[in-house]
Amino acid sequence: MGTKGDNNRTRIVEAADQLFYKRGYNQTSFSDIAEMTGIPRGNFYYYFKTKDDILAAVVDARVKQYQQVLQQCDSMTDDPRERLLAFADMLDSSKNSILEAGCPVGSLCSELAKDTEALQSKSREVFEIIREWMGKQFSALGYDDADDRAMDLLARMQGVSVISCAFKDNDFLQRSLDGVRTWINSLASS
Amino acid sequence: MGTKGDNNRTRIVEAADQLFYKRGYNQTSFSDIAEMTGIPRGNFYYYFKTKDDILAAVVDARVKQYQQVLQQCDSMTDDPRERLLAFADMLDSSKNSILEAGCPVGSLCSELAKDTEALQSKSREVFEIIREWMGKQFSALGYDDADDRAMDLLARMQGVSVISCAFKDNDFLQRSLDGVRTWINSLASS
DNA sequence: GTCTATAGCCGGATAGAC
DNA sequence: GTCTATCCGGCTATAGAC
Repeated sequence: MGTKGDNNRTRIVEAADQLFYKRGYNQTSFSDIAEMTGIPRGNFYYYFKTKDDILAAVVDARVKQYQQVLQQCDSMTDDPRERLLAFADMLDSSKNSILEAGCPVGSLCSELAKDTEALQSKSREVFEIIREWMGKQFSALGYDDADDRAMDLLARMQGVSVISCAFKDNDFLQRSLDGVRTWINSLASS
Repeated sequence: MGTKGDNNRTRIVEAADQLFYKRGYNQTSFSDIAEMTGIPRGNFYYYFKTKDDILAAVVDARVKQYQQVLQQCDSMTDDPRERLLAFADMLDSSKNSILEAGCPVGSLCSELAKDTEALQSKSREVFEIIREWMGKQFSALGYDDADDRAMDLLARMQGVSVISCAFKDNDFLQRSLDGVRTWINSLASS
């Protein structure tokens, strides 16, 4: 904390975060991260024991990032419907990235589903944050199947990401995001 | 055609098909395929120039496989609604695989979205077959936005695959497949 | 804390005997 | 057509100087 090394550590995690998203975890090498940060490969092992440890740090960073985003949605309004809409609005600004590389959360989980169980459960943590938050909103709206609704909404968004990315279809992505917003707006207030 | 080598070629493609699904394309090595088939690594280059060529052969095989499946759905009934239901029913038998490794079509596209454009467009071919077929069914039901409907249905199924696999949630998968069937049943007949 | 050098392994791809 | 031996490069990870 506060030492010089924390800067390097943070820079490694931030570069790895981007690269894991755009190229995938397995296809990202230490050399890639070294090139992006200017920090030599061998130095990484001062901060992380293994590549898996870097992934864990990236997931931790993403969890914190999403917690902040969701907190921001909470702070905007007390209406759960508008909170969900605020979250959907934030996705709008990620459209280009989604078309290029899919959803950062979903694509990582999908990739690591074919890897060790340890990496799978680690990558799942980001989804769990969002799922829990969505569940709270549906719960506040009076749904007694709030968690099921959260899963449905998560799945809907993931499907849109996968298909719009696979077909590189910007129109479909736009139309689907609008559809999600319309659906949220139409939610009964318990 | 008909020569001895076609057997080996087919066995390589079939093994690669499974491995690309369960481990991913990038994480599958020639050694893995060699081990599964008993065919030595070096021999592969008699049948394929590069690893990418093996992927192309795998995609071609999957396209043919899905064409047969869809043809089978067509042959069962003339009612487009029932054809779509028949397709959804076939997914039911893949539940265990989906929980383990996601949708074979979607997960391959998601992985290769982070690779070269050549691999991306190749992997997309399987989706295109299904999309076109779904579009035909919606068209026959009288929808003038048949292709949009096909994309929506594709996305819905993909979302279910990604989320049920990420959370290893069999109940969600079952519930969502039932939901898809209910939705198909409720489709207006033009 | 930072960096260089390198070990050790495994990847895709090739050459050439049979 | 089939198989063995091997090249070359990139990978993660380590050792040790500074």
